[in-house]
Amino acid sequence: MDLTKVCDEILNSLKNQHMCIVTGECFVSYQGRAASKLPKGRRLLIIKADSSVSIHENRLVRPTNYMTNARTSCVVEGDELKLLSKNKAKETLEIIFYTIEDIHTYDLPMGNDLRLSGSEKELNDALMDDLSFLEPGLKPINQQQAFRTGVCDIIAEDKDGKLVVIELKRRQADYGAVTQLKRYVEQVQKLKNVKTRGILLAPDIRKSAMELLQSYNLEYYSYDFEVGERSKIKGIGKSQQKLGDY
Amino acid sequence: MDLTKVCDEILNSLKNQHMCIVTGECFVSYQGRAASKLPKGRRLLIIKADSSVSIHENRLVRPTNYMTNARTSCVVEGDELKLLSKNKAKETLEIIFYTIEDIHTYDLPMGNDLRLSGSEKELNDALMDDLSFLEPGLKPINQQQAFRTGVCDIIAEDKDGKLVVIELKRRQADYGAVTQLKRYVEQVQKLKNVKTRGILLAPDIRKSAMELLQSYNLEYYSYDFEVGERSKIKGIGKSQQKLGDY
DNA sequence: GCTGGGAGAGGCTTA
DNA sequence: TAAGCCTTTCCCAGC
Repeated sequence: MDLTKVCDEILNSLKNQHMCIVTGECFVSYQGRAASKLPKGRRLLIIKADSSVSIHENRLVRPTNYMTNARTSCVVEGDELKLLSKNKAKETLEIIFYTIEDIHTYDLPMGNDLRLSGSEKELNDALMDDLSFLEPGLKPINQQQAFRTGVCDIIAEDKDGKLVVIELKRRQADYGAVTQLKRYVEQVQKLKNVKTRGILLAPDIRKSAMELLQSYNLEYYSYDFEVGERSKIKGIGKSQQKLGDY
Repeated sequence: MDLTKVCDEILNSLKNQHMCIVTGECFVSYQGRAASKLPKGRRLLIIKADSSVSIHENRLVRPTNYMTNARTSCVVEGDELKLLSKNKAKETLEIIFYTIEDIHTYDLPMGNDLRLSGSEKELNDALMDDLSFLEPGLKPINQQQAFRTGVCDIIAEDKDGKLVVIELKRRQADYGAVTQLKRYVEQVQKLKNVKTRGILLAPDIRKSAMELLQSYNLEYYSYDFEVGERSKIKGIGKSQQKLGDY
């Protein structure tokens, strides 16, 4: 194909925020936080309206190479088409096409239309509606309370008036979840100067994370949830049941 | 476009492990670990040789919807084209096309050709070659020692014969890096029953992570590295310099 | 081949 | 701009 025409089509696409896809034999080189090279090979290039650039091989969902928030130039040099993308961090992605097999431009909207259900935030809201099934007398005080070192999911008060920090996870809890809860509990304790409980609520927990949690004297409850238009917490299991499994 | 022809092209593409891209107006619905809907809109579909399916909007590197290791069927129903992908976890991704604007099939290799440099592993190797510039008399004992709760980057012995656990990060260290190091130090201490030092080595560290590290009596050194065919550690900064900045 | 565990990077949100 | 954190993750080691 005529490289000059291809080059013009890419530049127009960039200017007009169209989606542009190019197929052909290319070499890719990335220099930045890491460095990588893709030897000469036939691949797919996608340029999008937000000036993100991706190189796809014929496998996997994620692109092999990519750059976001890039400024991209495109020039013909001899019988090669050179694309050079740079971002603010001075990283560079260079794509050299030796042959172009196909190019297409699509004027697609930039819309961000995904409606997601079952996110942690949604489960959090469901939980705030009624904490009592977690433990009788448990009352929510505050949701998404910001601390200096993060945002705590829920703060509640138990039937004895003791403060309870609740960290909710939508998947198996790991070390990170436990240390996160630990930090929040410590901060609340320091701030309010009262002994505070910490509850980790997750569908499952890794064995070693469970051990860490116990060593910190934190509590764990498992739960089931159902995703739908409005996701729901289906049931709570005692951490003791979980412990028995080990 | 003729939906039956499009359907055949997609089915052929799936059978022959070609890459297939389709543009058109579609509705997408996903049910699985989470649930999501994409209302009617014009988007790009990519089907790859590993039977991964992705829906791209005209923004971002990552697809809006996707499924890997999917079995995908494709049928025409009235004036709609329906793709249904399922994976082993019984998740489903349904894509309904109302209009097809464009379809292309490319016989691209499935190759996995990326050559990456500057990975944490590579820096780890570079560091193992010579630890003395970190601190005189520091000698590596064991690399990537597997613990039950993770892989510790490097264990060394300082000039006084004290054990040193070194955790290497290739980007800014956060809470996770600090708590990770803390766990390793505690494990080594318990295992060998000797007082053990912990050193975090990263290009940068978040202020609050630094405070946590100090409260644990761990040490931090910053470093510069250069990525290339064989990545190199360029220089080490004392944590004290870093502290002075705050 | 499947699974459990750990580590990580894009993208979003708030300060 | 920076920090925190969530995620339809990804990879690897072990079985």
